[in-house]
Amino acid sequence: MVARADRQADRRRQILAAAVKVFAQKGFHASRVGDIAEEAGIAYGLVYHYYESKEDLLETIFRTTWTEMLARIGEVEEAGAPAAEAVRQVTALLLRTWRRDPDLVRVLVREVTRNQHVQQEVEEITQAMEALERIIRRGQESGEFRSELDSRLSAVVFYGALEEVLSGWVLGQLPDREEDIARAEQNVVAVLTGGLKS
Amino acid sequence: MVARADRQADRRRQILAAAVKVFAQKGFHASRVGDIAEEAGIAYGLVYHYYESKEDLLETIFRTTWTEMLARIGEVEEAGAPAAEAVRQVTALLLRTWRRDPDLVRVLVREVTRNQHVQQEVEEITQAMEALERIIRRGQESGEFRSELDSRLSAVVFYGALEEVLSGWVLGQLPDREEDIARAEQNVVAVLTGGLKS
DNA sequence: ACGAAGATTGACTGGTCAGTCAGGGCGGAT
DNA sequence: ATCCGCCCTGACTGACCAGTCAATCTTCGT
Repeated sequence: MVARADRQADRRRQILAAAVKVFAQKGFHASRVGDIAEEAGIAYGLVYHYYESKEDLLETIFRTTWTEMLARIGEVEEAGAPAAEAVRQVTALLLRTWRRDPDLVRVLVREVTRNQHVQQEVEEITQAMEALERIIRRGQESGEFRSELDSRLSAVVFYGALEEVLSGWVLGQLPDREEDIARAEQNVVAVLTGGLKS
Repeated sequence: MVARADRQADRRRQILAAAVKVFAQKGFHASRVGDIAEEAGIAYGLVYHYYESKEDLLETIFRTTWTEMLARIGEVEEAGAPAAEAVRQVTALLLRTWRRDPDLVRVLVREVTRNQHVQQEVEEITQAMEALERIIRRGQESGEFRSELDSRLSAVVFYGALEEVLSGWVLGQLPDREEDIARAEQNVVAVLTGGLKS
């Protein structure tokens, strides 16, 4: 029965991976459930054996990715490095996802704002924003960052900057070779920590 | 015949305004052309007398807004104020749009990434990004901003920060009373110019 | 006053798909 | 070997809606 559970989990992952690929290629709206089934090499109806709906697939993509991301951000937060270093690490975390799984980023970037459901139901994103806020606030408490700035707004600025860089890559408007990514990381960190520093 | 042209233009504006309101409320995808006609108080078919398609409405919303925005940014650019001041003015321009026309911002924010068409066909957005880049580069040339930073990436960071603040307001995650907006403006400008300054 | 050009109407069509379901097959427990 | 329960299949359905079009009305120049 353990083997069964494993096979089920494998199937779910297989279908989800197919969904990511298809959504990345055509966008959520233009993607047909049949395309996903075909990509996964299974019958149409089987998708519905493992997922509630097409929407459920998208939500699962968001939720699992952000749960994972949240855990990593949590690790950075708990490591207790200087705030500027924490900001650098979180930036690297987010931006390097592009290289690790471009299709995933394509989906995440293109569908975030699309559906209120996604944004509202996936509270993990809100929690990530709160983690950024805590990192900034800690920097303020330690005197590393200026304390007259609003930590909430600064976190929003931080997050927005990262998302826009990812958008630039997704839309092919920014170069994304290995070195470009490293440069982007340095640049974003330089602007943000430079602006936050006392 | 001038009167006729005026009436046509009025109708187009009337329908566009209805579209903005409906798209803002339900999102582009969930909005029915019939909803727009009803909101405008006209028959279904008349929408198609003034616009090619539902997509055309969305694109027109983007294009006219960004054409206008681009002109304003151009004015700031040409005024030749110090770069930090130009950054402040552009920030004010973008963020105050929320108060001026919330529904419009709701549509712009929620549908930007949605459709590749929109992002690709409305080159005005790209041009706005280029204007930001020029403002930053000028600041670097005058020695006001650090010149080791990439102006393109810094413009992306700038734009991303502004868009995310607007998103925060659209999604109701950030307070947006008059004073909150003023504070957001100061905060964003402080972080960005602080980070860019030599 | 008349008629042509343009404005307005809304019922209808054609195509699209998400999700269902009834039935066939297979693996593993006994 | 048998059989139960889950896996898997894919044709089908029901709903939905963008866009069309033939008919009617309004405006305005002559």
